[in-house]
Amino acid sequence: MTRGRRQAPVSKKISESAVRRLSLYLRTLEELDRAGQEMVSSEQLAAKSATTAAQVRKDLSLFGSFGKRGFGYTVEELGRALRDILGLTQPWRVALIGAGRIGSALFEYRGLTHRGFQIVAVFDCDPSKIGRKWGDSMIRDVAELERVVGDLDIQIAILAVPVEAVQGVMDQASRAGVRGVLNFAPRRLKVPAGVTVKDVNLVIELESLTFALSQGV
Amino acid sequence: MTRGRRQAPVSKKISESAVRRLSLYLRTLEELDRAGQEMVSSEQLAAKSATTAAQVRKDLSLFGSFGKRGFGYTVEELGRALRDILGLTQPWRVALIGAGRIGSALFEYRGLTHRGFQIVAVFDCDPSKIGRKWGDSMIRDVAELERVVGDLDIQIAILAVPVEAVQGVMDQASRAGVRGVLNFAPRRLKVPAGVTVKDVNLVIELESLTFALSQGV
DNA sequence: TTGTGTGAATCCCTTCACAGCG
DNA sequence: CGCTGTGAAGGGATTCACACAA
Repeated sequence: MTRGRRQAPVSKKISESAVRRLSLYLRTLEELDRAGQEMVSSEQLAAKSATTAAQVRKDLSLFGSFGKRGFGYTVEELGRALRDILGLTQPWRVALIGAGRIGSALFEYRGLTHRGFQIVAVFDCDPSKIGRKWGDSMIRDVAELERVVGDLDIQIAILAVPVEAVQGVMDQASRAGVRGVLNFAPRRLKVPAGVTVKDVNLVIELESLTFALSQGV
Repeated sequence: MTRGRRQAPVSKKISESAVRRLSLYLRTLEELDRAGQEMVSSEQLAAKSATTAAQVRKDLSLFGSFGKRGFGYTVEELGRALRDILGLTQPWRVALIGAGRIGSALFEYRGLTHRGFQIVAVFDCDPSKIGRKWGDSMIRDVAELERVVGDLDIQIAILAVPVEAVQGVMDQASRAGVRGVLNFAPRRLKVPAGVTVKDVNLVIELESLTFALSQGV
């Protein structure tokens, strides 16, 4: 009866790619839910998420059993389970560091708030920007980072600063107690154990695109 | 003497992850070059690119032999080889579709031009934006896409449009003859054979971050 | 001697195929 | 029956370890 609750306490190693697929499944489920669909098979979930039915079942089986044999999965139930697995039951408090073009685009991006990522503080080091209002909050001096992260209980930082500055900012952020980082600067960050970094690197994406295009010729 | 030229004409299948690492190696080499270093070992290249020496050698061996045994690789030479492999010897002509926040951030992003990605046209469908000047060029009506892509010989499109619009725009772009697409909208695109898509999905990155953070507890 | 290039071994992820449950 | 959940098989990718070239 109480099967399929949460991830196993004995942590098997879960691959990065499996987690990314879970995120895609969740997106698909949300779409189905909006469309009013109640049940979904691994077959259909796979088709809409660009993978295979076996892969879907295997991915889910890493965390429990969420389906009813002969019927499929309840859209709402599986959605809840995935949100639980991905750690999305709580809202996350995020610091945006860098109030330039990318920072601004991210700040305005509705998708983040909708999914429970609240940008509760914005930082920059440019005196001409510090003190300006963005939405409800004010752009703060990055020097205040360590204090503010503690005060506002911030867990995640988004680094949208120039590549020269990024390691320095990262060091401040990890000293401040940030545990997860989304890094937009094209440099591998050195971080202490216990801090997780994800890189978003447009040039890599474009270059893997041009590789594919040149191969095709 | 003429070893290690270009990728093998008989195309082995090269993994996506290998290509992404090549891109990282190139970034590291550029840094070393700026620092005036002339030779580099697989060991050092690996350390600076967050992988292993064996991985570096294996990756490179997919395309030829670029090193000198007992010494390592010539920074400049290997850089040239990687640029060649990744298809970066020619500049690429890019259309930016969507002149919103993300589009604007991308347009201003110096890293793209520096690496040979020239944004030669910007499109939007909002009449209040069409006709405005961005840099040298004017924001065009997305209805002109098919004509302009041909006229300007555009190979790559960056899609920075709302999720509802993206498949429609994608269809136009592929009809127009675009061969590669960088997609910022959180939806899997359906594309004809011969068109390559890379997705940039911030929510997936953040969710794989929160997964890691929740596991760590 | 040094550090590359590469077969062989290993590890991990995906796919298969079917037992088992609703 | 139908579709999930899962061991087993298969296929890639990474790591190992060493022959070999400079």
